[in-house]
Amino acid sequence: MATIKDVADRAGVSVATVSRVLNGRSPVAGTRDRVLAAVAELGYRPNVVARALRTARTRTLGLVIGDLRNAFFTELADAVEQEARRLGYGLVIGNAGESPEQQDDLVRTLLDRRIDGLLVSSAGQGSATLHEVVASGTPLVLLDRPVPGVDAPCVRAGGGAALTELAAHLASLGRRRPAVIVAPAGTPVGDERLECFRSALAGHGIALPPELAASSPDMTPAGGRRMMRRLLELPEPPDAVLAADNLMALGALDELRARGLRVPDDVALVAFDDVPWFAHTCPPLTAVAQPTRELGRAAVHTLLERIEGRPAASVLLPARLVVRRSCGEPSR
Amino acid sequence: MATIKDVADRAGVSVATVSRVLNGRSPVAGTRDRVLAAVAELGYRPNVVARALRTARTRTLGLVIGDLRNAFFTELADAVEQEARRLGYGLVIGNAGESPEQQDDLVRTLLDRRIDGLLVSSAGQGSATLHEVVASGTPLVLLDRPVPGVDAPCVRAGGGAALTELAAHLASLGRRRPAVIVAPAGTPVGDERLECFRSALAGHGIALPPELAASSPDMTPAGGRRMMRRLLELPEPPDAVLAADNLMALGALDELRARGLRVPDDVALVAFDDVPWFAHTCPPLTAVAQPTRELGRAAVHTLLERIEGRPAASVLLPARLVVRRSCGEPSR
DNA sequence: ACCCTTGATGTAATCGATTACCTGTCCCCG
DNA sequence: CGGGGACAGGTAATCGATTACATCAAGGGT
Repeated sequence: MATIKDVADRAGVSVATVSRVLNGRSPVAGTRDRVLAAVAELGYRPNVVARALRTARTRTLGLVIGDLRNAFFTELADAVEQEARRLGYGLVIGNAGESPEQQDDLVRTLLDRRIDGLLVSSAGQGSATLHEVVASGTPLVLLDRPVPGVDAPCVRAGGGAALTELAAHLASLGRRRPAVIVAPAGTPVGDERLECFRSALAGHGIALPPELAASSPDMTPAGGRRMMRRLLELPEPPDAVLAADNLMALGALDELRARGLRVPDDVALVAFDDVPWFAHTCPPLTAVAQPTRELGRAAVHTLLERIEGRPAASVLLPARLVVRRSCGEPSR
Repeated sequence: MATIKDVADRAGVSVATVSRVLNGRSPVAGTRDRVLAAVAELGYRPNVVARALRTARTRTLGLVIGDLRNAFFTELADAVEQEARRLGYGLVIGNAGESPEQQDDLVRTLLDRRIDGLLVSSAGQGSATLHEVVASGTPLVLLDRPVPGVDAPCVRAGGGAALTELAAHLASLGRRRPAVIVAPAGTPVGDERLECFRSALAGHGIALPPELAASSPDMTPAGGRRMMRRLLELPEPPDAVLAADNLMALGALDELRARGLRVPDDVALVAFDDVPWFAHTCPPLTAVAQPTRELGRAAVHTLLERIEGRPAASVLLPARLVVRRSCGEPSR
């Protein structure tokens, strides 16, 4: 593989000149042309490893997401990747598989690779390594999930308005006993969404007692399914369930189907997160849609602000309610 | 951030000694302990950029996939990532968005990053850059989609047995006029799956005339939907349709639903690729499941063989038929 | 007692770029 | 006609590791 020295020899100039041509500084037209010709003839491509060593910038961002198989994260990753590429950055995606240990491991690996900045959709509670990241001075932006105690901007969706709308929707359909399946207790997103929903329901005179808030230990279909089972085995089961993410909603739907319960006739089901195939489930699921692609773009922009040394604030984008048929009243 | 020199100073040895300790060569216990203590105290982590420059190995693999939002690729990427990590390699995932230009761009970027090897699930027809990769000597393994003329092993699933089984399944359910929606004409996978299916059907005395083989220009839901429309507007529409990937199947289902046609009563639908949510569509879709995770693992192993200089052969793993309810005869 | 082997460790070259600093031309102006 | 500024372009230091080679001490064989 050709190096800058080969180009210099071929063009009859020094490596410094080649470097300058390639980085758009000084050289005069004649020299420049010779250099560019040599570059083309040799098919020279700069060694980004060497460049990164010298400049201490890799022009690469890192993204750690909770689960590659979760369509929400996938859409997010796609948006982040496109925006990063558009702005001249590469992206290394790390998949934590919802395990804090693996997440720590990944974060460290990415740090080792000297990425210019890190985007994290943290699994579980905040991890120790995130503090290391902040301490190391590597720009960090949290995505979707805030982590208490970690001093970094967070880009996420606020469910306020959408949950208010959802409460009204459920109330108007006569649901009086709604329940929720939320993220593990103690995670900020979970608690926040729960409180938001509870106060929205209160506005319609509907209570959300603690026994109707099932917090799953993990955000998986299996967890969602178990929580749904628990809710259904209550002496007074709910007539509507909001699952806090798409995978748990899937599990919840499985449990309903396994018991022969009909959606929405017996129980209404709503998911937080909207993913493409929700339109194709049986029945199509009503969902609180996060502005996923916008979140991804905003996160990249926020991170670049940090990388370029400017202060950056957290971003909160509004989620919106997408009504389909899983609460009754077919949309026609 | 601490460098190897800092560690050397702290331990009172030379950088060479530190390097040797860290790479498990020669030094004696006493020295080694001092070095390791210094490493721990300083929280030293080797700069992989510098190491890569010197050793010309990055311990990173590249993966270019057709579409990050396609659940099949996502599952594949997840499997590849896990296996690579397990073997001490990092993974950079590039998303071509089913565009050959973007794929070329990505491949070049990955080459620039001096990845040790490349895995490509090529979008569209083979691209010129893949030849460059082979020429550059970077180990290359094709995943899922072979590319004619590119001399690299290919890891993929063979549909033979599963399609034979499918033909029997359809025949036994009385379907006499099956159609297919395949990949763009000229792509090896598409042609191959088509021929395979055709000859399997022939075994049951069922023909698959050219007008019942719709080849979509792109593998997207929209493409699948258009092809389904075309098939349905035929003077003699099909009574069963096999879509060659999960996204086209989704589009096909949309079209059926939009026309008020019932699956499987009016038309049977089968997808190539099985993705988790097929179990939750309305109705649950019968599918030809590829051994996705095994494909990912096999691909990594094949690539590592190449990287380590050993010859590596193509791998063909069997797909299998997963019967659900979209062809009739509810599975109980 | 001497030489040679062996093993631990240090010195310095090297990977391929970027860039501070220096040199040499050329031109302009007094 | 000479001094000085502007600018092209070369020389060499540098980033942080790995590693060939040199050095040195200790120990063993005869």
